[in-house]
Amino acid sequence: MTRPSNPKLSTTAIADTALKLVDAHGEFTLPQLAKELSVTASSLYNHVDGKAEIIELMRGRAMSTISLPEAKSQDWQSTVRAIAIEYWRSYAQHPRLIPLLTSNTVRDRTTLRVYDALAEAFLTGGFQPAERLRAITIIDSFVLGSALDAAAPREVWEADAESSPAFIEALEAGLNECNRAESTFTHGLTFLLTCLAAESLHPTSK
Amino acid sequence: MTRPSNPKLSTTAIADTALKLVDAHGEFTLPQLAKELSVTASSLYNHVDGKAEIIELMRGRAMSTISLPEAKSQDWQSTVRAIAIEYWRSYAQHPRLIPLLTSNTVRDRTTLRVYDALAEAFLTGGFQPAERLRAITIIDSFVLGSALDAAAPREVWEADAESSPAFIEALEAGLNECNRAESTFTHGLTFLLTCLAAESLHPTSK
DNA sequence: ACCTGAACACCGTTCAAGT
DNA sequence: ACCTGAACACCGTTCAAGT
Repeated sequence: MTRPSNPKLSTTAIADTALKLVDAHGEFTLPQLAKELSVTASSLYNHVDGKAEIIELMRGRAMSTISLPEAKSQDWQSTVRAIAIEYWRSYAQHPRLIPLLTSNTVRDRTTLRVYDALAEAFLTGGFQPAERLRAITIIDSFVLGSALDAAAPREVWEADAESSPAFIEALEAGLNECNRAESTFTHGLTFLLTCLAAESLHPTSK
Repeated sequence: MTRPSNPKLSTTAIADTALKLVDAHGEFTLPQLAKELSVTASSLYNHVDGKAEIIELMRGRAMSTISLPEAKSQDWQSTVRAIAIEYWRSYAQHPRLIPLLTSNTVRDRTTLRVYDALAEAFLTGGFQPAERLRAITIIDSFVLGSALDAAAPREVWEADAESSPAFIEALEAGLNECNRAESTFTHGLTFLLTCLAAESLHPTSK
């Protein structure tokens, strides 16, 4: 195997290094990124359109580890559940990336496959197009919101002197639990799936 | 009433003007903001610690219109529902602000009052501290995720040539519906409240 | 107490020049 | 085809100076 004359830069190398920076510092800078790649900032523009595209590439990398379940092997609710959990975990693995993603429309194919899979599963569940979109949106919103919750610096909320006892007591009870974020997410997901399953039994007349 | 010698700048004036800029352009800049206030960028530092604080001030302004319901006048589920909808609407009124808020811990008193009220309502519902925090987190995650969904430029997802028919069909059916975002949110909220209500009937032994 | 203007270090992006 | 180095317009923040 002859080694091709060194490319030294590639979109995936750029995305992975940027992701490493975001994981470490919560943000990244073109000069910073270039330095990490032993290159000059302007070199990046040979492979990428600008900073915005790098962010989209990071989304693709973060979602690349998702393995979509075989639809045939189980009921549609289990399929939706498996997809949602995979999706949530991909976000949660790079919590500090999430705020960077929330401004852009999703164009990344790897991510769009998640929505294809959700749509297929709800179709199997008998959801008509409008109800299908609603179901997808509800799951998507909850996944993203829960992932953002998991992303929060250390605590999402900083209770102050005026906070109510009912709130402070709850914070103290829960915040040191180790897998709080994931168990809270799966708990809420179960809620949503239970009700979606009940809904799928009706004739869905608008 | 003697008019005090012109202050010309104040934290609320700064926040409101910044909010206007974000509503219009999705972002704001210190020089931009200063110009809008007929002032120099460095003047802002007499009232504010920096850009980050201005963002927190905007959160406070956006949430200032929330009116929390009287807890006594109804059951706890209706209270939670009313709070969640008020909270969601405050976000939805300034969709382009949301991405700017997702990086920071919440310290704003106006916003924290929302969590106090939620905590009180769930306490009334019989939720023990750990379950109370979980319930608050689930509602909060769904509100934020749904608000982000409503914030997306025009469409959250950009289907491409490879998208599945099941997904495309759903998109076409739903995207032109006028109040899709809010009705989807309230629908999912009903799901969550239904299950939370059922949960509150159990003795919650962990 | 509040505002200005100059200054600083830094950012994203472009482009002619090299190989 | 890919990388460099200089350049540009712009950003957030600081600070001495004015009133």
